[in-house]
Amino acid sequence: MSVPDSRFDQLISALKEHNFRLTPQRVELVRLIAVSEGHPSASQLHAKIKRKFPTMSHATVYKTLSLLKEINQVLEIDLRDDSHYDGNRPDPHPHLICVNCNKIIDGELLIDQQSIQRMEQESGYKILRPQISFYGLCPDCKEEN
Amino acid sequence: MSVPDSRFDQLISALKEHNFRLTPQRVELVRLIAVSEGHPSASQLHAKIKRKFPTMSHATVYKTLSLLKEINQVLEIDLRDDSHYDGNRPDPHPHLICVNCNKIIDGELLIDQQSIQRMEQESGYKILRPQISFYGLCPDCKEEN
DNA sequence: AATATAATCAATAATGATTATCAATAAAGA
DNA sequence: TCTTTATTGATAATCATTATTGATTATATT
Ligand SMILES: [Mn+2]
Ligand SMILES: [Mn+2]
Ligand SMILES: [Zn+2]
Ligand SMILES: [Zn+2]
Repeated sequence: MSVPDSRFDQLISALKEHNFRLTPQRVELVRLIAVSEGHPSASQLHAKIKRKFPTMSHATVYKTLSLLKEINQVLEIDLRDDSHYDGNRPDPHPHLICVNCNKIIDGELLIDQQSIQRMEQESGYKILRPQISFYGLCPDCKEEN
Repeated sequence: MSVPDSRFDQLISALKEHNFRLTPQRVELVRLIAVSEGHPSASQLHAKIKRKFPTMSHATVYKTLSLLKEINQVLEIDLRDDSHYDGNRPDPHPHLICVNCNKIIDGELLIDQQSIQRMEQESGYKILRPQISFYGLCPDCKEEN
């Protein structure tokens, strides 16, 4: 009977398995991304990390994130201005994005696998990664109008 | 019995209706975007326009595109590095995007309106604009591997 | 423990798309 | 033709991301 790993432990394990060094900076970023409810951006993560590591640069945040992306432990969400990251659900899934305050939450949407296959056949494309973004207004910003 | 307007005529009419001035630069951009099979970016359009208007600046391209967006005659497709535009189908629709050569084509995918509504209700978000992008490999780039 | 090697860090500059500014120009209506 | 004012285009600014590079640190080996 084993206790299920926390997301933090999973991320740390993944780094170890790939023989990446566990630097204090990386551990802290992993902690933050595992704890984060929302979908933080690189600069938001950088701002938080600076509390513990005042000298940490943007480049290190970006490099660590792209490293976690490579080993499929983080999902990158491309927005117009920057990218946000989901360290809790690394597999592609839909998002609801507020165009006013940028609040991002997961969206549950069943994607018909049949239709995807048909699209692949008709187009000849090999689909690797769907990105489904629903831009709109979050509950709070809906009211303000 | 009237002949159906060409896409070019539709776009010109839309500009007139909104009392935007018909400058030669705008007419040329409209012509290009109505003729373009693919989904050109701002800088690709700028490069083509420079043949006729060597002094045309990036800013003018961007301003004209955002103007056409405002009157819902152009769909903007946000990619990681830049935006591409569809002047022929201004309403949101899925796209297949090659991660290797950036070739973009329309994707036909039936989106279950029921599921969208359920997502709105469960999340409280008001969805304004869905953007569905399937990243993958186009037929040509599929072979190269 | 000391050394060699490679990984990582952080400061800095570079890149590239997009936007802002503003004086000069030209479209459209009188 | 004249007037009004939207539009243009040159330029600079902004901002996220990436590249560079020398310094620092971890790891393996002796
Ligand atoms: Mn998510
Ligand atoms: Mn399209
Ligand atoms: Zn909001
Ligand atoms: Zn391709």
